[in-house]
Amino acid sequence: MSTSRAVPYHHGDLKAALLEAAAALLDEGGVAAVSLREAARRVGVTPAATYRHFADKEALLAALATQGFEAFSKAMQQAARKAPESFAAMGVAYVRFAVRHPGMFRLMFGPAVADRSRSPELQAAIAKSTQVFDQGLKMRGDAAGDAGLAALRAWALMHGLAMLSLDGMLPGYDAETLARALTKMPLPANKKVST
Amino acid sequence: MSTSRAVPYHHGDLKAALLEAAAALLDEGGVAAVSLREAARRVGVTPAATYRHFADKEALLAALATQGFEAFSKAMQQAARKAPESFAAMGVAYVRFAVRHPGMFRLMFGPAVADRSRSPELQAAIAKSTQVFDQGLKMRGDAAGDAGLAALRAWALMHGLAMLSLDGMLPGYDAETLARALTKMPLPANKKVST
DNA sequence: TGTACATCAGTGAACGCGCGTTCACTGATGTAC
DNA sequence: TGTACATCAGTGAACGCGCGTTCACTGATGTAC
Repeated sequence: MSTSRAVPYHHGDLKAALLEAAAALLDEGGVAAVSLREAARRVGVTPAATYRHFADKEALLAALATQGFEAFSKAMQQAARKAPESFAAMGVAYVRFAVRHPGMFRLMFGPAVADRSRSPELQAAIAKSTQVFDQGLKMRGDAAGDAGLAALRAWALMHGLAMLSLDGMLPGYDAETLARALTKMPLPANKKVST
Repeated sequence: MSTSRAVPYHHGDLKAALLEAAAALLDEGGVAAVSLREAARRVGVTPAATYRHFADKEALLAALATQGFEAFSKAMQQAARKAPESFAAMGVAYVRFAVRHPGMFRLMFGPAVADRSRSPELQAAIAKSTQVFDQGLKMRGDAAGDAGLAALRAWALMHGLAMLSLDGMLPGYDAETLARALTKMPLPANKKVST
């Protein structure tokens, strides 16, 4: 008779719901604020129910980071599509993602997921991101000389900018503006330097 | 009579001893592994004794980070002194510090010390580090155009490199070698770019 | 030189907390016949 | 179309843990007279 219940015994898509709750926690208080118990509490489920969907806490974090890298790839792809002639757009997108989702960005790159090799999905998502970034650089076409090194420099530059900004080391600066300024500087071809 | 005791009631320099123990914990397991109780345990003292020297846990972390920035400044100064004509040495020193003291580096720049304004000593140590870095750049003398922006770019580049390396995003690469290669690329003067 | 006393660095015990994880279980679902 | 049964997603209670912090206290130190 009563087909509708306030809280059905089977949730339907508890895994997704837990990830969503965990993402909210990440947003609110950083990686340290993410706990299985609190996520379960928010979804309205017993802590133990968590273990039907994640082997342990780190698995939850890895799944979360995977979603993060996927969103990250998308954001950069969109930026590159809009302005294929310039790397600036992608650099700005990189930094913007970090600034808008600091908790997620720290989870993605930080030490919270100690063993990334436990999650092939995560590894794939990371590889995808790197690939998108590299491709964006190549499209600009001035990665002459040592292309790998030039890509790495651009990556480190944006990553450093993002991190310093998140860590409050650039007070008074707008990170996205800086990203735009720095990516618009001409990227010199790599020249061999003696010694 | 017994002037020597195995464990004297007054420690002598408990503050320094606690900092030393905390530094070891930082080294071994990162920021997450640092706890007042464990530091006290290692020094052979009651947890409560800690509060004679630090207002709370964050004060301990701030003091630790202060020491970190001081060592960081010194390392960079030494590098600059050895090779004043090149920024490369300082860039390498930057990355080397991060690689050798990953826990400390993360504490220094990370979110563990939530409110840096609570510790003037920490703020001063940070300012000193930034100043040393900027000076090293100026000595090289190719920060024409927008000197501030050029300095920031160099900083972000080294910081990003350090972080990516610590975070395991550069497998197979040696961070210091990369630092050397990237700093030896000519740093172009900043040109105004339209749009 | 000796003694009273203020100062303060430690002790020891306890508090409440939230966490990750395990366990035996029960209720709902869906499939084979 | 109906029923037995396997499957599995949840429950509820409990575990042990280590943590930060507070409290009334005691032992050592050093200073004033």
